[in-house]
Amino acid sequence: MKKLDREFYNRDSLIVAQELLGKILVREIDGQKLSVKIVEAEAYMGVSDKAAHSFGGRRTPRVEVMYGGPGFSYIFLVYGMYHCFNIVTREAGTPQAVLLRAGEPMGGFDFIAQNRFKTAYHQLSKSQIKNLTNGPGKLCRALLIDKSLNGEDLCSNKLYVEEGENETFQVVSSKRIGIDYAGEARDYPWRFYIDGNVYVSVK
DNA sequence: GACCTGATGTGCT
DNA sequence: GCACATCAGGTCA
Repeated sequence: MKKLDREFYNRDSLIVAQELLGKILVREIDGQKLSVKIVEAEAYMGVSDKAAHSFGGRRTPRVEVMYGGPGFSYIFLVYGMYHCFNIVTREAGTPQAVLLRAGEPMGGFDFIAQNRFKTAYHQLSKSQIKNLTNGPGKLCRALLIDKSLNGEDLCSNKLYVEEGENETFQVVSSKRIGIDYAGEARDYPWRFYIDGNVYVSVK
């Protein structure tokens, strides 16, 4: 399957977030390939977006990677224990990103199950299966994504996104999750997900 | 199922 | 100090 190239990411987060749905996020580790279909993503639109870490042009070591070129990872720690994985969009100097919030496991099932529940996939309960990758923190734990991968080039071969199957689905847009502090921006419909997919974090 | 709460690190005020 | 792009485990049902 073809890897998405840098030009794919060199567009507004609002476009990239929607087009990432149905694509395959791949994490290669120790010769194994873990993969999930992206089913939920949020757009963070940079300096004008009160919910974005780069709002108002804020430029600190944490957010620095968003000011670089498109197609790199921006990974940060929330609530002291969970990581969130973003993909930087737009050209250098325009600090936008797309948060990947949920995925549907497609490959490396046992490795993913071990990472999440220290259990083989076939021994998971129904609720454990549903909870493997249906949230940004869970997705990162499932794929062993942490801050050591911050700034990673997604046009490389450790962590990348490739074309999915040519399936059709309905895209739903709604308010972003967990940004109630963001003034009027809290109500912008900048979260996108695949209608009816079980792995979407919040319906 | 719905709701509540505690865990926990770090970046900023 | 405090807020935070979250989650798991508890209660009550």
